[in-house]
Amino acid sequence: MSQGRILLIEDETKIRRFIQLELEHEGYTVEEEQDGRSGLDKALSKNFDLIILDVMLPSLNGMEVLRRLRQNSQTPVIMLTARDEITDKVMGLDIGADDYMTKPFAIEELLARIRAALKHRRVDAPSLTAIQIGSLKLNRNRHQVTYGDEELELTKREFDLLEYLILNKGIVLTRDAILEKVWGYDFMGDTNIVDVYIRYLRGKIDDKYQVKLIHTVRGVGYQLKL
Amino acid sequence: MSQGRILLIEDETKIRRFIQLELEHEGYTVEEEQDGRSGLDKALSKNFDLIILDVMLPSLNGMEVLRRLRQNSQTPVIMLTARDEITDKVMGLDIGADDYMTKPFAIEELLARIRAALKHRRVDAPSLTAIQIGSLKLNRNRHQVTYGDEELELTKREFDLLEYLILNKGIVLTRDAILEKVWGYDFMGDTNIVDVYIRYLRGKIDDKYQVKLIHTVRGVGYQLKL
DNA sequence: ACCAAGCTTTAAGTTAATTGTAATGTAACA
DNA sequence: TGTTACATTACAATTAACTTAAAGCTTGGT
Repeated sequence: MSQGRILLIEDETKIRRFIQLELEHEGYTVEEEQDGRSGLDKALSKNFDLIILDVMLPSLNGMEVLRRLRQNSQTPVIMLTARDEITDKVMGLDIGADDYMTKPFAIEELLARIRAALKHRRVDAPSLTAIQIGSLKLNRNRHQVTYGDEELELTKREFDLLEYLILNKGIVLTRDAILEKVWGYDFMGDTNIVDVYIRYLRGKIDDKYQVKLIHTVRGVGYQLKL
Repeated sequence: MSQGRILLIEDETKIRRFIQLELEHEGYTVEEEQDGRSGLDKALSKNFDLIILDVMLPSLNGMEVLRRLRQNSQTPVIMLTARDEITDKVMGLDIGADDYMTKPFAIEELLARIRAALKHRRVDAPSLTAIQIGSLKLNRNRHQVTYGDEELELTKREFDLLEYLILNKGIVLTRDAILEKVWGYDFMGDTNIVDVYIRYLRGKIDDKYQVKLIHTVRGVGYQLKL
């Protein structure tokens, strides 16, 4: 399995090759771009876990790539700079780079910085199609929910609510958060609709299978846990 | 208002003074320690936004301080190293330092790295969702409190109060401050509600686990400390 | 266009837990 | 030893959540 997807934006061929080989040897999946503009395009068009970005680049310099990238993305960035000038370093960090390396550098150091940057990754589950808690499975593609091997009949709202709960299992969700994510309400004066749907889910899950998955956290909200 | 609370652990007096003055000039609140062991103690006893940690220290070296700190805290750490050896840098990053500087360095660069590290304070950073004192951990996302690995059942008020106490561990909090932050009362003529809830917490923590975390400071207020 | 069926929402009554008050007991300080 | 500050407890008031039923929507079929 890949350790992570890395985008390498570097114009000097020798350095690029070298880094690429080392990264792949460590188990990362690497894509490359040779100039700033195409690097930015690729960075915005796909999901990478990390971007390694040279400061000196044709067509659009690294600082500018970073600045524009940061308007739309929080992907961690490690900058590479040939110049040992403080101004560049300072700027890079202030714009939003997570780290930088001064060329020449030892590959071991780059690898350590990559590990450090990736460690910060949010654990937010990506777009998994099958999610579950205990014996309760929810398949997002098939729009199907099963407990053990029995299939549950859920309405769309019930399904959406359960999906949101499972995606955030273990953490407490406020009614407001649920209303916003599942119902799309920004704010609603007074409604107990969430409570009612929680009741419906409890009827179809907790009551029916005599488990306690849906927990009330009084004064706060609801939480799914085993 | 303070830009953030920084703990500076450095034994060389000249360097320490210099960094301290610069940081205070930038608006940070700075506390200092001169050796590894007392630095670690202070780091664990209070909440800092950032720790600057020298590698070469008396009594407990920086690497070891970092390693032990990481067992209980996610506070960002910037390491200072006199030696330009990669191994040290690599180790520091792998153990969990967020960044490092090689001495001598330009103060501007340190300031930029501090800004970068503090910017990382994400809303969902572990340091913000999980706080603790000793074996008592409070997770704000999960709305869960544990002592060792036992889970405590707290009501919302108890939880909010404990959260406020832990966030300000080591500091004496007046009843008025507690009322304002936890209850939202601006002023209340006469109530002993804080005392009552302190009692509830003591019943569930100090009494149950036979520790003394919640201390009364007669004439002033309450304080959480080990 | 109308109806039926199922889904969604509101609302009201009920139950349960938390919260705050107040009265009484205990320890600290002068 | 008197006085003040804090600790403790019981209970009543308050607030939050649960449950149910009925009203309001949608959707698909005729």
